[in-house]
Amino acid sequence: MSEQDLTTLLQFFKALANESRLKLVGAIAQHERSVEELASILDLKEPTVSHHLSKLKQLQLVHMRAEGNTHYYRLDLDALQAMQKATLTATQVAQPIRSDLWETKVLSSFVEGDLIKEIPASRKKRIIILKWLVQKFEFDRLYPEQELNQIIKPIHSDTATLRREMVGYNMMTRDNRIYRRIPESEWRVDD
Amino acid sequence: MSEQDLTTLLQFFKALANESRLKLVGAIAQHERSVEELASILDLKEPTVSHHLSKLKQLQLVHMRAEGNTHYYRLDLDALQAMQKATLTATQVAQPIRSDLWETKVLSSFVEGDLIKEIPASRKKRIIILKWLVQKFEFDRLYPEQELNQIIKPIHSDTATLRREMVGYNMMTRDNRIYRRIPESEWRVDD
DNA sequence: CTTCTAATTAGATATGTATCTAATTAGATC
DNA sequence: GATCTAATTAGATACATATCTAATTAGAAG
Repeated sequence: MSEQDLTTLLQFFKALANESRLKLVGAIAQHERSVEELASILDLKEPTVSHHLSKLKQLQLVHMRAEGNTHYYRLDLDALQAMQKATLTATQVAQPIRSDLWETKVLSSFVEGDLIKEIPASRKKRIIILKWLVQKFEFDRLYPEQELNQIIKPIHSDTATLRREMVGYNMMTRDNRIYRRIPESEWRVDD
Repeated sequence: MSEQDLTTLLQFFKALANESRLKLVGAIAQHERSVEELASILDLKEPTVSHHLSKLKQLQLVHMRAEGNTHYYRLDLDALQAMQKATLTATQVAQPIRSDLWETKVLSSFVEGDLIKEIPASRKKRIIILKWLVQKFEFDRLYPEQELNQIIKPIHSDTATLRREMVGYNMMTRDNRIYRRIPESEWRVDD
């Protein structure tokens, strides 16, 4: 979801997130109605109705026709439906959220320099640490268990746990005590 | 649109009419995320995120899974879509608005007792007055023009205009100077 | 049992906005 | 041109709520 989409969507929801305006939309859905008439129906003063109508006008959800002094408003059903359909797609579409902010934060609290201070208890955080750790290894190379241990050891003493976890999430495979790094697309880190 | 529908709809729009909550929805659309993680991503304090999540929870738009102390939230896509579809129909459905409030107001300003004080200049108001006037006549009866005039005269002096207007909107038909009242369903009072 | 961590709840503050009255604009009528 | 009417704009007020800090709850780990 782009920044632009978000603000448009937000404006749309804000426009309809008000009892008076929702009633207003209902009142002009079938017939056009004058401001005076709407004020009478909704039991509001005319300036208040005018205020609400201007908000709907900004989103082009209503159409105004002047007849002398009288301004007749009606709902633009097509525009409304278009907006509603847009919300259907927009809210469920994947959005490139800055989840790296979170990862940075987790890393900074569990890693210091090239040292893992502590293995996080929570699964989510542990995955972030493992993701950082596995980058120490090269692709297209085989690591005998002993070599793997030598690399992990200076980073954190509990080599067994870290080994097991990396294999568990398929960040590395283990075959006959030989380890190999796996590309991220093949990890099994989802629920 | 029933009263219940209106409040539900209103709650839904209010729930999404907020930038933080909209971002929140986006952030938990694909993966579940912890409150801490969300606070970090959205750059808000945890109580604030908690506050927003509780609003979404009220509408059952999110699902929570506890894992130890950590609470993982994810979007309930089905519920969201259901809500969105509901808005599609609800906002355009005819609603039994109390438009009679308006008619009463117009009548009270242009009619006094059984007398038309003045014929309104605006078309909409004139129709309301004519609607009131035409009730003076019976269905299934023929009124020669002279009799019609005698009935209208004490109500307002400008019988010609009132006659012509009633015929114009098909509230009465005129055939060979004989008039007949027409049921409201056949009037031509729309734009 | 104590300590630590994540989440929620309570309470305070500040911003946003719905509504009103008063003033202004603009068209219609005399 | 003066007056009347409908709508809008300006300005004020009051209510709603997003956000924060502080306090509390509840689970996990030592």
